Amino acid sequence: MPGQLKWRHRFQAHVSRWTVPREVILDLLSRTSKHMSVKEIYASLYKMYPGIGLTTVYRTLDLLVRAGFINRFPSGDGQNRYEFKSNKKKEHHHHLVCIKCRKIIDYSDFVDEELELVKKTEEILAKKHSFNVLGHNIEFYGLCEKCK
Amino acid sequence: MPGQLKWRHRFQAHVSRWTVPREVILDLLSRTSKHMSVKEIYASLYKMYPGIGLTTVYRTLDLLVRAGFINRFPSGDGQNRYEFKSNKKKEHHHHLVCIKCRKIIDYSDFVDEELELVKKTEEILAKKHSFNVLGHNIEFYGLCEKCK
DNA sequence: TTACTAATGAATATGGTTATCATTATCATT
DNA sequence: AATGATAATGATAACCATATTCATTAGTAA
Ligand SMILES: [Mn+2]
Ligand SMILES: [Mn+2]
Ligand SMILES: [Zn+2]
Ligand SMILES: [Zn+2]
Repeated sequence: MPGQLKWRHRFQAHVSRWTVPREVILDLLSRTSKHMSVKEIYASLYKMYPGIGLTTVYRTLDLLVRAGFINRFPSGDGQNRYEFKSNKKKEHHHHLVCIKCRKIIDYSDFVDEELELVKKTEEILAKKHSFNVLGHNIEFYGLCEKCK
Repeated sequence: MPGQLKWRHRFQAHVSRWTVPREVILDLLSRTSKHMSVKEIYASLYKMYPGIGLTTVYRTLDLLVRAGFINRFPSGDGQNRYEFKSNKKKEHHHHLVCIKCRKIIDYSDFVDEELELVKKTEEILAKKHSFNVLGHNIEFYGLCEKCK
């Protein structure tokens, strides 16, 4: 089953209609490893599909976040960035964030060791603060190769 | 040496004049354990000091971040939140964030164990990606006692 | 005190995101 | 294939957090 079609089915569990904007946005994010801003996503789509509306980009991204297809995170410069969320558990990763150019580097080194500690921490914290832990964000920030 | 005076000295290494807005903002943040938004800070100050301007609150918070007195972090709801940064190394902590009411809980359990791993990870990542690591953010998100 | 000018705050601008609403396009039904 | 109900779109305007402008105020060295 080709990717598009598989997504279409997964997606239609959440919304009723499969549309061109939804297809091209999902397609773009699934093909890139970048952590794109709305501006970047819109600019990229506009080339191939000049009719697309900025509003729809926002709405669709929101939808995709709620449906669990993508992650959203504040970029520190006032905008959000989005990344395709792989459904493979293997591809869980954390971030290295440049505070100057806002570039985000994925890494998965030590994830096993980290995850063990993270899991343990989650359990204790959940009990101690009566908190229902749903996930975590771990990032290192600093200056990337170009910016330092 | 009382707190105010000590801050005044530390602060004046960064700016030339000690003013009422700077004093009350620094004082407020140093006394609370909350992670306050600008709106909350402004509202709180306005009671005691109705003349204060929102612009000055923004400017002063910016100054305090640059001077290393406070931390700023995006709250996930489009606003930033601020917390007083203790100069005691001991009080380094991470966050438990409620995705519903945006409450932030500090925790420092496992920080020693975490920090060891974190430090090791920092070194490897720095080498591997030619990245100058300046710090880290670790947070667990989920639902707090009231919201779950 | 005075003079210099950093800092303030009211007003305005900016920029990312959201709401409104008339129009369009999807898709189940025929 | 054509129809019709309505979900989705996109242009426009609103919203809201934050930044900028600039005339006025106030901290500080002299
Ligand atoms: Mn990533
Ligand atoms: Mn904190
Ligand atoms: Zn960079
Ligand atoms: Zn909560």
